[in-house]
Amino acid sequence: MRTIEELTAQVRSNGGKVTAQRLLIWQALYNNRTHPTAEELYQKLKQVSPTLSLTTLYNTLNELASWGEIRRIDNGDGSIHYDPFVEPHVELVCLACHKVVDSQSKPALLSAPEEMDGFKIISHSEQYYGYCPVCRSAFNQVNK
Amino acid sequence: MRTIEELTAQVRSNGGKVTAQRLLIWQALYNNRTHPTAEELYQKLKQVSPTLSLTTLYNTLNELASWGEIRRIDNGDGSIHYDPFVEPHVELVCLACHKVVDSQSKPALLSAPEEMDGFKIISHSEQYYGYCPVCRSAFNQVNK
DNA sequence: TTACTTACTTATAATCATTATAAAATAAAA
DNA sequence: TTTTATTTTATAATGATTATAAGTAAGTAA
Repeated sequence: MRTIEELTAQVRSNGGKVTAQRLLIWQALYNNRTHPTAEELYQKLKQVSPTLSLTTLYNTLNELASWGEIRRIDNGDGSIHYDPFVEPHVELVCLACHKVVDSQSKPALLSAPEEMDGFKIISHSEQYYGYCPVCRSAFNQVNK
Repeated sequence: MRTIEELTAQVRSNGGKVTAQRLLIWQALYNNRTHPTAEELYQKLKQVSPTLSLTTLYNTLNELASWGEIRRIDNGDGSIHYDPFVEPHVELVCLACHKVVDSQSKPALLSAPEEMDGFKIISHSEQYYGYCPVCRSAFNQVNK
């Protein structure tokens, strides 16, 4: 995700307004390496700004996602997780418990083409699907 | 997705039963290169098997996903799309209209490691996020 | 074949994440 | 200031997915 200053410029250039709510949400995401859900963010931000509405939070998250600043992660647990870290990295997704963790391994794809099949490319992701250490040992228990 | 025969063996080896419903749903997905939603599949399969329940469809889809046979695609349009084609390929995701299309370009990653950070890896995916031709020209209209 | 066990399916209802609505508030420009 | 379009808020609505519990059928073994 780009800096608060750059997002400020982006909003203004679109004729938008840099509100206290947008700033609050941006700051909560900036440099955040977790994958929070809307509800998790809401609980945290309500402590700072009790009148913040879920609608505003969703609007702002959708806006950031539409700019490619954050990415939506559906891991099958019922709610969407948001990932502000969109630089190339490897994500490991457990097919059993739905955990999504960032790997420390270097991604195979360090850069994306600027254009492909008529799409203007902004970012890319690399996901590996499998079974996490915890679920693997659970399987072994069962199969014994 | 593996063949019906292989899935049959998988279910039986788990002590499960190969039911008419499972077969029906498997056949609808096998060699399917679209990204249908549960509802789309349901409407189609109800014509063949009018008593099929949505619950069974969801159960079967979740089961296939937990085996890595199909993949869940959240494109932000409110429902999950399912992709039975899990061999390496490139997916282009439009950040504006949420379209997800398979590219004909060869993926950069043809194979995945068998193991990473303790995860047993089953499959992987490569996604490019950006703006599709339709949305790009819409932007140009607006900015003129 | 027949009976038996367990897994599966169904219809229904419930849940819960997300979005729509409309009135009130506010940032930014004039 | 005043103005205006944008944004926010509280509330209600939507709609995808899941839980429940009773009934059904696949697989197995006599």
